[in-house]
Amino acid sequence: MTALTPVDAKALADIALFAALPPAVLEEAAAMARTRPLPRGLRIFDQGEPAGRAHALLSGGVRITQAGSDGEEILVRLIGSGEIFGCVPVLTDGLYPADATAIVDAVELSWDPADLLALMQRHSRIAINMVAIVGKRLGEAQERLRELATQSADRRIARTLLRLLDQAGCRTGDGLRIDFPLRRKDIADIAGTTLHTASRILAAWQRDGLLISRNRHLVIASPEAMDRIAEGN
Amino acid sequence: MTALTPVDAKALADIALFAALPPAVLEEAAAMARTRPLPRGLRIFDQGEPAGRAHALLSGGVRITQAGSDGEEILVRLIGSGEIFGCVPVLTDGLYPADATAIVDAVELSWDPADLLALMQRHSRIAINMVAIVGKRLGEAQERLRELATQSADRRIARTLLRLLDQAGCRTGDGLRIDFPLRRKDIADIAGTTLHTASRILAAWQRDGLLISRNRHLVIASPEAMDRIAEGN
DNA sequence: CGAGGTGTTGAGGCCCATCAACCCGTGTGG
DNA sequence: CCACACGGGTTGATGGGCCTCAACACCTCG
Repeated sequence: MTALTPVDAKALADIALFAALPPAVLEEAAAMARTRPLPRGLRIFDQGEPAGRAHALLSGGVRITQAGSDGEEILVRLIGSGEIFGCVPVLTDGLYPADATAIVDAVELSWDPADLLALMQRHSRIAINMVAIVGKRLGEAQERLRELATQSADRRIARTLLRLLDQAGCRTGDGLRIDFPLRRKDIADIAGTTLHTASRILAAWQRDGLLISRNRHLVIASPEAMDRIAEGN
Repeated sequence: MTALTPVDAKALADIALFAALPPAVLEEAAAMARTRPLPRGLRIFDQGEPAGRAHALLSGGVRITQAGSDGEEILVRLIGSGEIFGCVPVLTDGLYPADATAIVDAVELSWDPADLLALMQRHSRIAINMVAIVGKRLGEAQERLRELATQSADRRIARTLLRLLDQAGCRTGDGLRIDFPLRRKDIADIAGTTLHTASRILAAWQRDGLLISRNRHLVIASPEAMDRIAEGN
């Protein structure tokens, strides 16, 4: 069951949770980690289920969604390589607060919750890194909250795209590309609107040449114009 | 300038950040802390300003609000006694992400950011407690996000009141009372709606006897009915 | 080739933000 | 002691943004 492939300590250096740690500690964390490939589409864990492992992504992408009792869902966050996910419940109530699905073929590291907790107890730097990571996400969530309460759908979608560029943007010939594969529904679920509204707005931007949409990827041709929409109107 | 009143280590035991710590560590934290009374209405810090201190509330209440460039604001959180605030920037970018105002006469403890950081480095338990606290808030923010994106204004206001009851509710003769003084605008800014809509909805509930509104305090006469509104409709 | 997931576009209507007017209690200063 | 300002609350009227419902086109994959 458990992959016995030894985990390379150098791989851990790319994970924000282990930033600024001496090699010995990386070795220690690597010794307790387990590697696993995540084929596209795999459901990694379900909302409400006991947190059996704490996760970090070495490559690929993972979609974190949260559904309410009525079935309506939002996209809480997209996880890229080097990011952790499903780690907070280790320290709180022990239940995953959301669903996690691989959106491209990916590779993860994971730890037994008790092991990660022990690691954090021994090395406060890891715990401090985790506060910084979770704190940053909290700040983003509050920003989204404010936008959702006060701004129009097109501004929110523009902000969504800019944030995604920030997280996973890369230069291409005709603009900046978002490295995650995104459905219209994903955009809508991040921006807090419906598939239909998102589709209309993106189609309009595409007509105006702000945006190029290729199979499941978005390229922002004019980040400046996008900025302008995100700000004024 | 600095209050030289020695801080009682026992007072620290009521602060969640210092839960489950040996007395010696409490003494250590107390020695670096500074006490300050916060008269009602005092602006404790401003959004965007460098985080000069990390704060914890011994008694009273503090309102944390965040304003966008256009002036629209939301109420990020109400801080009650035993809770920390303005502590995350110590570990991230060093800027307060929101405004903080005392809404009743209060007393705070505060630390120099470097001291708190050192304390967390020495005692990983403190850092771990902080992850738990920030993680819990992140979960709440994501829940609010989902509600705001998918639910009607009255459901959101009902959820808001229930959450506040959970945080600061106390039994009274005619129901459960929320211990913070709340303006209609505060409710609106938490639930993500306008003063007008909040006023209408609360007035309707008051007519139906679900709710009593006394000077600036709310008493929920029927938490069950409130639950029903928060769920189905 | 059919099935299912996805994207597009139109039509209609409703929730709620907005604008507006007015009331009330409190404090303040001439 | 009255006038006035000011923060806060209530309530009506109106309009528009966007959600909802619906129909159809496209693509991939078994």
